[in-house]
Amino acid sequence: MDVVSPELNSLLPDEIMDTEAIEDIPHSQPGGTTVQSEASDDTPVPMETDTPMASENVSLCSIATSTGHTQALTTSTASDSTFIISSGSQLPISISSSSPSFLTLKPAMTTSIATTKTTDSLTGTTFSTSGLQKLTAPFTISAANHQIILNKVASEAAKSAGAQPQIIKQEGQKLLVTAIGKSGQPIVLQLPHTGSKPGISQTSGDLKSQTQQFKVVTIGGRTELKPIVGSPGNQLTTLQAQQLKTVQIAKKTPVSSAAPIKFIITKTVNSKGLSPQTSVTPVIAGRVLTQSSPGMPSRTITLSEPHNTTTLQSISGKKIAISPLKSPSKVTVVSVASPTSNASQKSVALPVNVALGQQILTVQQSTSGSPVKVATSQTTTQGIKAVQSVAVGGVGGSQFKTIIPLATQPNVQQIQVPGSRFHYVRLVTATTASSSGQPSGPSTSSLQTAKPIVVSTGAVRMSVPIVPAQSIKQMAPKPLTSATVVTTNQTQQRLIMPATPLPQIQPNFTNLPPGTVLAPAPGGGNMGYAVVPAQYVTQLQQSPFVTLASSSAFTTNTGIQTQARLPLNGLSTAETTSRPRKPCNCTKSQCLKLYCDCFANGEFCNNCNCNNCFNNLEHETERLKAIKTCLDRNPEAFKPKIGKGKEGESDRRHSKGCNCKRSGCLKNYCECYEAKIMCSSICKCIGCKNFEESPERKTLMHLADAAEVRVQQQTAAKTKLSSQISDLLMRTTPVMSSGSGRLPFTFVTKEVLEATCECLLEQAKKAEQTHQPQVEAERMILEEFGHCLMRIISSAGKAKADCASINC
DNA sequence: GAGTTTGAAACT
DNA sequence: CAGTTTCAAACTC
Repeated sequence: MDVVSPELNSLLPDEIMDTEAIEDIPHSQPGGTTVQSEASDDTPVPMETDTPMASENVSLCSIATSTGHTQALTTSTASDSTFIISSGSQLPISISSSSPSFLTLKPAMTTSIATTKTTDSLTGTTFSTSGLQKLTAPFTISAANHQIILNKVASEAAKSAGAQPQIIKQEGQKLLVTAIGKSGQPIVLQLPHTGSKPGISQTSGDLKSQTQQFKVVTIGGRTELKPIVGSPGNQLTTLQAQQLKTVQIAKKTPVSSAAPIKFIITKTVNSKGLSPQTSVTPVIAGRVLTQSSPGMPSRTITLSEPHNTTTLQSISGKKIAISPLKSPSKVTVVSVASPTSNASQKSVALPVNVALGQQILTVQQSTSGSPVKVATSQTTTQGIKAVQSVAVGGVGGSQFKTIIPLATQPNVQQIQVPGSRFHYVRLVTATTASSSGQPSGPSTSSLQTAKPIVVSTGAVRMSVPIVPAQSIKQMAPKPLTSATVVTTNQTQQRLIMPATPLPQIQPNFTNLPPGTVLAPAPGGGNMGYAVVPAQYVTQLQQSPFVTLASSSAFTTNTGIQTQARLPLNGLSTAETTSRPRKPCNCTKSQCLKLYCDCFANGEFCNNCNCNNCFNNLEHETERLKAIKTCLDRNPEAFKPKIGKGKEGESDRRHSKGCNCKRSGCLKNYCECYEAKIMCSSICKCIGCKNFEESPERKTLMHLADAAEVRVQQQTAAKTKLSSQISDLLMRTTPVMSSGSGRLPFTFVTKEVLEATCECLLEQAKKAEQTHQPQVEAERMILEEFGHCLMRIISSAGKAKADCASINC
């Protein structure tokens, strides 16, 4: 697929964090100056937290064979590992790597996730993700609460013990995601080791030389927090006291001067002082996660929580974009291995779908030495399928999207945020030392100057699938076929997380269809992103494995961009999502051309009537190719045709205008009319009647309204009638077994009716014979009828009693 | 439900 | 860019 033009990056608002600017913290080395807390071996592994969460909470914990200490999360570049998020059969979400260490999300009950350090050959201490992306911090997600807790900080006790707030270290990139939830705890994700240069990445003890990057994603940032960025020159950045209440950022002096700056974000759970932190990193608006002491109750962070002030930090180069999330939606983020690093790939799914509360996510990280592959391709030989992710926050979101970072070229690009619905956080590629020098200065400045992002909507979700609330979602890397294998060299991970809304961003990315790949800007990060439509979820669930990573095709050029669902016809996503999409009936296009509404809307076909459909996960390669073709032909092909008005629907208009010739623009053939908007000057229609003063239009609209009213009335009448009938049946239907005393209708048999009629006739004859007046005759008949009823009732009651006596 | 009409998308 | 063809939805019967 083509690489997304760098312009996209330019489109990103300044608020988008530029992660490049952030310098990496030297890989924690034994003895070295690591960022991490000094936690001795004795220190318990940083567990997540915590106290048993509420039942609904899911915690992400590393399952790895924890050697025990989890101080810093580090990924060893050497090993290839894939990061997979798979949904376990059951609730727990685990991120496991083939390597011993892995993270798992566990149900809240599990309480804490301990981040164990597995093997970091280099650093030895810490969580090693072996080149793959990792979620270093355990986090808990409470489905019920729509909260995700990442990386709880150790409790104070731990701190006292010397355990430091969790620091994520990777040789490669690091990603810090902070969600500012109510609790305010940040989420820290560890990025895969980028290893721009293979040689460097691994081993050398000299981590300093390596530049690591952190990616910080802030979800629902608060204004309060202010990111602090250390300039490259400055080894340490000082966190401002400005930080808000709960957040503390400790900074440490850089171990080596040469070493790039490291950033550590820590959040003190308690206001209590944190243990000194090794390095300081820019703090993002979000909160820093610190390890919570075991004893401490876990906190949950609500991603969805609307925040007025999330601050995004732009770090030089790279940016993290957060798109506003208006409606609850789920986003799945999948990272695709970047080709550059020798290490492998990684797929990351972040996952979390909490929205409905009961979904479970499993994150697995596979650490196979083989390059990571995240492939979306059909090939299913081995891979892991990623499942869905986690939805966080958001109450009722109807859609989920998955964003999959694809391996990209060394330069990473931003993440786009497609439609207004989704908030995406752009991940920054971690450029290694090889990368051009990162202007620390700018980055810092940018961070400082970063504007807070306001989260418009309360719910932010990270998750993918659109699934029933209780279903479990998994994201697992799909087995990669050769074609689909992702390059292994660099494994940088990217996280796209729903973040605070960035209105500005939206327009820019609207044209990206799901599944599209954004190419990293030159010099940018390695990673690309892929957007996976909500339907993916369904498909993913269906298929055992889903390949998230792109095949070689992806590797070639681009990062994948993802796109949130595009608004259809100018309708808000909420609107579009609220109504079921019409199934397509494509027969010849394979649903890979814009003729297909599903495809045009960036959706997978689902429950359609199409033939030979390729618009599904099983034909991901073809689909991506088709998307590319469409974008080549028209970069705005997937952009909503109906631009939203500035402040009202009245301003909505078709982006290109219609070309109707015979319909008078008063039929649904006309895209303007179909979108319920007037034709504009840009339309090239002939004989247009779709304008404000058009009597035909008014008449039509009036009729349409009247029809709609009728339909509503009819519906209401039907509902009422149905209710009445139901009620009547309930009252009249004898229920023998109910014990209510009602008689079974079966007592009124044909014979009984005939007998009754005979009685009545007999009574009528009697009256006639006695020459009774009509009134009296009627009275006599009625009395007889009453007698008959009494007898019937009496017989029924007797029969019922008899039946009861024999337990019939 | 089959056939026709329509206009966007795709193609040349 | 214009003209033509293809396509699937909208529409009619």
